[in-house]
Amino acid sequence: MKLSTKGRYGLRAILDIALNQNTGPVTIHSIAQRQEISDRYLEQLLTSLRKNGLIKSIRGFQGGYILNKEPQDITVGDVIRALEGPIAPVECVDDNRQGLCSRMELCVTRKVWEDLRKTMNEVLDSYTLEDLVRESQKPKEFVYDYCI
Amino acid sequence: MKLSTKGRYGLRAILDIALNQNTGPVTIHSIAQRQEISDRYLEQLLTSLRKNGLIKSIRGFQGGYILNKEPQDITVGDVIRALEGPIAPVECVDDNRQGLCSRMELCVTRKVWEDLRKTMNEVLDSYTLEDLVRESQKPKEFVYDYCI
DNA sequence: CTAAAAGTCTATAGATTTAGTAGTCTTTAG
DNA sequence: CTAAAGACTACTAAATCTATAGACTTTTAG
Repeated sequence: MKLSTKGRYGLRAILDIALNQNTGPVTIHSIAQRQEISDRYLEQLLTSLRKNGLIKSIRGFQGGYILNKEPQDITVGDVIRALEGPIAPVECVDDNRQGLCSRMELCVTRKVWEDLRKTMNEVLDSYTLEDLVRESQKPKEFVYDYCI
Repeated sequence: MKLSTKGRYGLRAILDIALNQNTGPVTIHSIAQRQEISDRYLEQLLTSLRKNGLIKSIRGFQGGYILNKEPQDITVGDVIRALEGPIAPVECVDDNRQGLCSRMELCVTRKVWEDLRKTMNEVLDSYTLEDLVRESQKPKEFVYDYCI
């Protein structure tokens, strides 16, 4: 039940764009340096975010990435789903539920998984990029409080 | 963000024990047949459940497994944690949080992960084995409603 | 027009985790 | 003693994750 690096790195990356796009498109390379992620791996994550309409690319000289929506219209859930697919603890409660359950027993536990799926999505959709931007602009002393 | 087969099979297995222990210890082999899981793999799952005090084994002739607590005192969360370890979307919000975050940026997203971790555990702990037993004893027509 | 900066696409490889198998040993009722 | 049943340890095949690499396209400054 862990997020992979895709989701974690990708969220940091799009937050980095939100924080730095005021001075023009943000390059892969600059994000990679600030976030300590390889350029090449980061490229794949940004491709997923772009194909899901969360960011857009500006090609050519002085290109880079900028958000494709307002920060308050992008939720953490949107980002994670773009990078990791549907957020669901088991296949049979995915949005695109191909594998309809063949076992009766599963149905008993299905209620639990469905409840969990719903709640996970609600929590992740309750945070927007704007929330995180605001949080990251708080004075450092305050931020340190979360860091033990 | 998917459960592995350990969690899914293991929950089915302990539910199977709850449903069948009234006629004495339930053998690995009988669970394996009903649940269509290999005896050998199932053995490992039951070992985890036993070491976490959720079931107990009776060795020797006519042995098998029975619950080590009342069904209402075993939550789905207990079962999943026994089989898959702490339920947390990222390492840094695990109960045994070894990897304290070294990056400031993580702290911004940490609040989200912590909220998610808490909620996931609450949902899974809100269902007990007794709930599932009761659910699985409802008439089939009713159960079918959840299937599709 | 051309060079350099920047993104795009597809394939591949190494590492890790998952899922399952196998062999050998121990316990216990009858 | 013996057969049924669990216990322990090691191993392996497959899948997934985490990148890395190479060749290509777009854009603009000069």
